[in-house]
Amino acid sequence: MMIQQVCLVTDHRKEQKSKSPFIKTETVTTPEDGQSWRKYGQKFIHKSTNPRSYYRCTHKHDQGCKATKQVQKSESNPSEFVISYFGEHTCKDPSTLHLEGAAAPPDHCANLIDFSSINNGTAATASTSAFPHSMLFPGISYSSLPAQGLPAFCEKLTQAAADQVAAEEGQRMAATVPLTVGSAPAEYWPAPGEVDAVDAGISSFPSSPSSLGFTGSFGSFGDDDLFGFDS
DNA sequence: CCTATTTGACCTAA
DNA sequence: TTAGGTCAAATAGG
Repeated sequence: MMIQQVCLVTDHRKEQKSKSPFIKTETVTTPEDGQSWRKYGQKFIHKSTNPRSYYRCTHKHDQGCKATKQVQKSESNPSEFVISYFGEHTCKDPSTLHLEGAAAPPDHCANLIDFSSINNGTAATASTSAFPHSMLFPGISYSSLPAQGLPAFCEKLTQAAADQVAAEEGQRMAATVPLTVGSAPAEYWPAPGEVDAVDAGISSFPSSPSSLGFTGSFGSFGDDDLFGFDS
């Protein structure tokens, strides 16, 4: 599975009813993203030749997971799918969450991204900060990441995640909230120099994302996203 | 039998 | 009224 192009938009325009206001849109070559989805509807959208399919998390009922997504074939390129994600995955599907339990990340990453505490802890219970932390790096497994090069990698994740939380909780209503890529603030987009620095730090990474041991969807991990993976 | 998908009906915001 | 999103009964498949 390869993501040819990823265009990410975190959309604050419409708050999808009671759902999270955050929307992530990406264009991929396969609608498969490693998550457990259940289709609940399909409609032909006005002025669109391709139908739009509606999916909700398989664990909506047993775990109250509010995540939904919409899949529509690209108008310009029928081999691609435009997928919009709404809300956050709060479920604990072991097949989709690899960041907890047995597949814990290396020690120096263990305390960096703790979705269990984020999703079920104070952040989740505080309705005013319903930030889709779990969508930051959806479906990613750290179980077989290379041992080398991780400090820079993790530091990057930590910085982005921590600042995102701060931005969400502190500047949520402020007009100065930066435009975001996926769920990460625009300020963490790889600036030319920054990319080089990151590349240097993770120079021992395999050259292809598919060989990194990630599973499922890369979500916001495109080649031109947070990290300058060579491809 | 159980779970997922299909599909027309229904609901609601614009 | 219309378009888009969701519901739920019928159906399919393992």
